[in-house]
Amino acid sequence: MSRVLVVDDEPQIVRALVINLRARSYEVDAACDGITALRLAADRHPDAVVLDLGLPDIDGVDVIRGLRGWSRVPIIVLSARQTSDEKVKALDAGADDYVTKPFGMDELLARLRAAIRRAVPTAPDDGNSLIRTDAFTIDLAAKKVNRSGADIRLTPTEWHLLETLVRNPGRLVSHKELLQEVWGPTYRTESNYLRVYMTQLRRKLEADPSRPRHLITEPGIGYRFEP
Amino acid sequence: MSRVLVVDDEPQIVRALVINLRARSYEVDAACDGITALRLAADRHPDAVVLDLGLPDIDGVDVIRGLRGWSRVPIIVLSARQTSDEKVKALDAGADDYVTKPFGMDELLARLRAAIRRAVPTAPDDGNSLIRTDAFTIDLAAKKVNRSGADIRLTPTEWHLLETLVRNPGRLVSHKELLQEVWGPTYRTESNYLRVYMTQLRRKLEADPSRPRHLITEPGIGYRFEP
DNA sequence: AGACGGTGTCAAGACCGCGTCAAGGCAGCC
DNA sequence: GGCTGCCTTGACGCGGTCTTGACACCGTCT
Repeated sequence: MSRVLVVDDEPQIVRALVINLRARSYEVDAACDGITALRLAADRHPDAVVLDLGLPDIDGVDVIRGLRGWSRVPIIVLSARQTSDEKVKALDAGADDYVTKPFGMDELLARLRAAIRRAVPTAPDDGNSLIRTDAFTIDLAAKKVNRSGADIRLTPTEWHLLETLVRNPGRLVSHKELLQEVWGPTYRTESNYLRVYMTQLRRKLEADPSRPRHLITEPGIGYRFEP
Repeated sequence: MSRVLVVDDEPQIVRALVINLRARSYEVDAACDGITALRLAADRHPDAVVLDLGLPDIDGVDVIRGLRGWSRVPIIVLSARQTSDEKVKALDAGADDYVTKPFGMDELLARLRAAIRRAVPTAPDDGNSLIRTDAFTIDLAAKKVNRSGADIRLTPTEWHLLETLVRNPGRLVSHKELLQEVWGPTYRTESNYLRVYMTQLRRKLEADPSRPRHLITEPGIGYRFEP
């Protein structure tokens, strides 16, 4: 089911939203300020964000801009401010919808469904979703890996691991990060999983699997993708 | 600049919208009833539709369904009805936004900008609605599938599923996306539906249904249409 | 040199997802 | 009312994937 990030500084609103969303089997994360919201958005990759504009730390519009800097996740703004000016500002900053408080829960849920529904055709940013190395090519949007003309089949776990590495080109990704991203928050120490799957990826992708040139081991710390 | 279709039975509202939109150099078409609206939408391929629900001939929700049958154009509903129920119905029928009358022109324009901004930038309707493979041919506009000279009959669900895959040629479409698109937002985990219908499609379309060459399974993730 | 921690590799079993079939329910049509 | 499609749902065998344990290798440290 879809994951939703709820951001509001009023605990009772957060509570009402969380209860209603969970009852409809959404997975819900909640934040009460802008900093937490941006961090949670980056960590959990929600499918939609419900965002109150009146946060204690950051202005809501700046939160929208912060999100839009790297994500196209649908943002539904929730605000007590009814002025046309506020709405225009939020929408032009990148929000997808604007609901004024007090709001009807049914309506909000319908707007959330609409936002998630139309977000589905994940926009093919063809420019930066194609990653090339001299040995293989990765198309993140199409979820395709090509090596010397032939498409390579990857299992779900292999793909997830490769994607996590490739989204951080050149950066060292620790064992913990990889395990949490691919196997979930409860697997933080089982780094033998990583070894097994790195072997598989290298065998499928590297020209010389025993001398990897793109999927590099950083002993004791993690792995790195070198473009 | 973008083309907008305005649909409302009250001439003064149409006039106000047309003037404001033209002043911001949108290209505008206008209709005062549902039949005209559907015809104009088909003829002019607008980038967005502003739709009043209270039309003299067809119920507004049915206009939305009529449009959604073949187009993903953003639809902003404009209505005097403020009840939550009406909003939910319209949004779940496929509308993107719902604005109640009386409305602020600035706000409507901002919502229009937001709707157009997030619309998928591809231009799928330009003549290339014909998709060929070596086994079969798909005409998206005519909703027809042809295999070695003979038309193949598909059920509505089969067609919807095939269309969703074909509109993303080569791209891996996840179970979640397919279920959400074909069966609606509440069915996101019942992937046995997919299995049943993929079997049917392959039996009708593939030369060797047990060795599909165009409707490919990506185990654990989703399906892919390979042209 | 030997111990040791971390790593790469392999293989085997458990387990899950997939394709397939068939029966039942439901709506529309004659 | 009976018929015909279509959608839903459950069951089942099978193949692929994940997990897990074992072992060899390589570097560093003692």
